[in-house]
Amino acid sequence: MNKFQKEIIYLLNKHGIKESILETPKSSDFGDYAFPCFTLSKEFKKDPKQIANELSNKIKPTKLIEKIHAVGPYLNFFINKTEYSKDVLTEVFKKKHKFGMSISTTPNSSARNQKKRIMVEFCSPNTNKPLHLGHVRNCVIGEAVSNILKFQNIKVIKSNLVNDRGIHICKSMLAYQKWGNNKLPDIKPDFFVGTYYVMFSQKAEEEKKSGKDILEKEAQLMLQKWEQGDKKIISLWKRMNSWVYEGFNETYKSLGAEFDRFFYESKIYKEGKEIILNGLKEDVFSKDETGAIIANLEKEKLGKKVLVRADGTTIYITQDIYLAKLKFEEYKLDESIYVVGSEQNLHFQILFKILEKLGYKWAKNCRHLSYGMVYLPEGKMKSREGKVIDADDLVKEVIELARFEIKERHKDLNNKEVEKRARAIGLSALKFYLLKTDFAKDIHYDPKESISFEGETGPYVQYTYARLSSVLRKLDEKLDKKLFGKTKFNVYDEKEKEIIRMLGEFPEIARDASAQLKPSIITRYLLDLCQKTNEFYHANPILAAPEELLRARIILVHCARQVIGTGLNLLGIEAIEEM
RNA sequence: GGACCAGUGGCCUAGCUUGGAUAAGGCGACAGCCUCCUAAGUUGUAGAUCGUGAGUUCGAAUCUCACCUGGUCCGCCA
Repeated sequence: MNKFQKEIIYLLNKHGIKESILETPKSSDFGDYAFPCFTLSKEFKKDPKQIANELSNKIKPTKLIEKIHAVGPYLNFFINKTEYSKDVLTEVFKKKHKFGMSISTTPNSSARNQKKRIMVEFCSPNTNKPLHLGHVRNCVIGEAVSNILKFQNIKVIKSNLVNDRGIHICKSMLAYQKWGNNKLPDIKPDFFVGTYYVMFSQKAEEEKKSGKDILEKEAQLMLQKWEQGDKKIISLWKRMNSWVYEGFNETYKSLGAEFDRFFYESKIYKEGKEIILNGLKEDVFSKDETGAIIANLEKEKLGKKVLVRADGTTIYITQDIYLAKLKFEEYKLDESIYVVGSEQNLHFQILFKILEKLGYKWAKNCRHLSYGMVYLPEGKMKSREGKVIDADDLVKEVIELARFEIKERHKDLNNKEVEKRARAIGLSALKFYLLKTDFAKDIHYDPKESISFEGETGPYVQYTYARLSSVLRKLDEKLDKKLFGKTKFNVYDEKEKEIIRMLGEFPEIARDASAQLKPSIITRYLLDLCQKTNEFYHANPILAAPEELLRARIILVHCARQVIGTGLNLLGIEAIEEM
């Protein structure tokens, strides 16, 4: 709450209104803050319009609150905009890229000044094929959420659980063993491995048609051998996985995804059994008629879930239980976030419930950040059939398009600069497209829209930033404290005040985005801010403005540019000086 | 059959958590704006029974219930 809001609450309180919730009117014509009088109408048995009217006569303006005006059942407050503008702009100017950051500490305040620690797990690839569009959405969300949390002064640990073992891995291994002739990768190595996975699926499909399933059985056999530690198989596995990692690293780099910690399924897939056995002893779990250990969650309407098979082997959720514990113990986490698609909603409900039943206090601090599926125009992606959009291709395509657009505009620009801008702009289009929609929704991927540079897009925001940067570059006078001292803050028009109001809201926006883990709050905010800023840019001369206005506008441009840049960085998008 | 998620102009979305003043943007369409700080911009016009029906309320896109449509998931895959 800012000092203006506090003042209004104080004024209302002085006139006998104890609990007052202020609203921000939809249109600034109505004022800066509004107090709706509907709820009071019951208490005082009066028409809310009358109450508003009476209050507007009783409450006298102050230094901070310039005008109080009743419109219908609303009591509207107009704050001292000069004072507000000065406050906001001074703060942005002083704090620079730190404007909007806030402090959050651990809930257990015993550890004073200790940063809250949150792990964000995302990406989680399989090592039998290259990353695709779904991984891109996942990584882009993961990165943005991590940045947004860090901005709240939280220590974020980014982790990646690599699914590096299992039957699907064996399938590509088997195909390579049979038909690969020991060939070394002659294309990007993860794509190279991927071709054998597709090859396996095709050959297995053909077999099925003729009524056989030898290949499937061979793959099963290979998995058994892998589990027994068969040297030949392990060596092949290591070899092919190393190719995949080489390819992945390149893709991570091109997307700007970085991880602090990798977990490998192969290292933990057997773990967790002990936890389950202990749970069995303590009657948290039970055995069914086949001898498998199960968790009965029917009371919670989650059904029954097998945790350890009758033969004593573990399954996916067993390792997940172990990994959840490992994460909290290894990193002393306050919270653990899983960025995983919505098709695993039930899995995580079950997992978290089981952790709770096992008595882990931190179970309630696990959170599944569930996002919708990405559909292609021709339907669901199927990597077995090769019906995918590969991450690398996608990135290449958007960058190429950006390159084309840049060359259209700047014929003489040197190649190095073209590449730099093309990468920033192309990725911005892609990332913004994936982040602007609330991720509860499925995305029906529209190739045209995703690489569009006009309208509600990343490049639109970048463009606004670049234009503001350009204005500042052309200014001779240096922005220093002296300039600030001479500036008058009472010269702004309505549009400019509106921009300043939005700048003042940024800290709250950043907080909201963090609390709700929603990067789309930032994208929406940036679009609004940029639109307002572009209107202002279009309507008002800046550099050619008379002395007094020049100062005021330059400071406004500087601060808007600052906040737009900060916002873009939160989304994992580069703000560039020139486009 | 059950659980969860979504349904807002031709298309894509915001608003829904915490009910409030004329439902906010973009794309596409049409009509304007570059001797002026980057036209990747900007101005205007047309275009919405907020899936349907009921309920709660002074007031519902927002809350509740039922239904319709689409999607996802439903113990020994990950």
